[in-house]
Amino acid sequence: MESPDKTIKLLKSGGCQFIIEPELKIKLEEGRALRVKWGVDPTSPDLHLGHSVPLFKLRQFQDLGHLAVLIIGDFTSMVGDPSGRSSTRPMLTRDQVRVNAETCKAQAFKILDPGRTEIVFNSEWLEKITFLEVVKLNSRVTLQQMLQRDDFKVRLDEGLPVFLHELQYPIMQGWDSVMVHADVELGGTDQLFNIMVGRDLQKEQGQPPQVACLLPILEGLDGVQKMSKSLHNYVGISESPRDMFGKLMSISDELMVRYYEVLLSEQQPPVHPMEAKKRLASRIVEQFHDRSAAQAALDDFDLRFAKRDLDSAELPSVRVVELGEDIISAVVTAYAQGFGLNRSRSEARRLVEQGSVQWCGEKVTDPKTRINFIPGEVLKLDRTRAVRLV
RNA sequence: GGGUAGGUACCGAAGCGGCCAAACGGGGCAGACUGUAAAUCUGCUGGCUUUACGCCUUCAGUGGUUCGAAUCCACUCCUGCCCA
Repeated sequence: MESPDKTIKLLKSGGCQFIIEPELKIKLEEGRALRVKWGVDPTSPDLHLGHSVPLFKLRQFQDLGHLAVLIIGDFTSMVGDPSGRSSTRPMLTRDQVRVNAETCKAQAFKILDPGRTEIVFNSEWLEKITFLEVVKLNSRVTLQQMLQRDDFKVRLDEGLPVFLHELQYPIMQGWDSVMVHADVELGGTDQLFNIMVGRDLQKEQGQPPQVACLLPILEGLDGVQKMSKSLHNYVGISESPRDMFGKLMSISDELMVRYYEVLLSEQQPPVHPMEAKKRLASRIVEQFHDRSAAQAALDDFDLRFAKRDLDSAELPSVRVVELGEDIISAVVTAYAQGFGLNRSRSEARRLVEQGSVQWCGEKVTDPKTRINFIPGEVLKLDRTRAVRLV
């Protein structure tokens, strides 16, 4: 194991900030494997690049000899973390959560070392706690503290509701820390309050308080809001190399700087922005797949977009017999079969009318067109999607 | 518990008896231009069809008044604000 100072220095890479750092040093000096907590709320079945930031940090702790305590917030996700939100989260049902929990767990192991990970579900203790105990925990936090939080303050100022159950979230998260005896808790900068509540509760229970390890929050593909499934601005960590690559190529130059910094802990290389973006995309694809997949995704991208050579690109195939002759129906089924997307006939018609659809390289703009589809040719649906007929 | 203002499409927000599938803005999608960047310009943005000032479903919910309701009435549910 490295010396405490060296360890801290390593861990501080990637814009990571500790509160309170001297306490971390003291813990490290004890020479034992620290229990490093990170919780995910399985509100969606997929983890994305935003989650990968703490996951990689957790991995770094593991590689330095510490233990990752992964908390699947199957209970907390039913309540919903209000942190950084401008509106109340919908409460999820037990069944939705249960399904998501399994996929999240599997995806987390794409990054974590299973040998140094302890997985727990927080329903294990949160489900059993009594009302009296909850009330006692609540006595550790004042309303004023809660209301100082920006997310609540903003809602209050704007006349938006803040529900009482939302105030319970930090308490629950804090109680998790007590239950797993966390030495360190990882989280985005918006998690500071919740993590500090954990410290208070630990102290009250006679435990040494955890140290907060705050990480930058990753913006989503839109470059403005934080990456999240519900905002449709994410790159899932189990997406195909090609989708990942494509999504990353579509980010703005400005965002790219940020992705280099947060995702790779590096400076953007001084080359043409497009080249830099290709490298970024390749590197990230490689992290979740492998080098050859990254290369394939790059080659595929060049073929499809730089050379615009759809004929030799690899495309999902759709059988001619499924398409019929009417262009609108054909587009709808091509989306469904090739990409699993449900497009209405109206949407398909719009795409046709607006010149998005091409057959054999020719635009088809009349929605009444009837085509004798033949195998081997390409039906282009929109900027990024096309299918090959078989 | 009392008073009061509200609940409209993905979001914000008009509409307040027919001309409303519903102004406007944002977002999103598509096209042109490009580097699947940015900026810009254009179009679209409930569904279906014989594409038609056609039909169907929508303006919190349920009933009602009317030839006709997002718009009026009754009740219900939900939220803000003020008072207790």
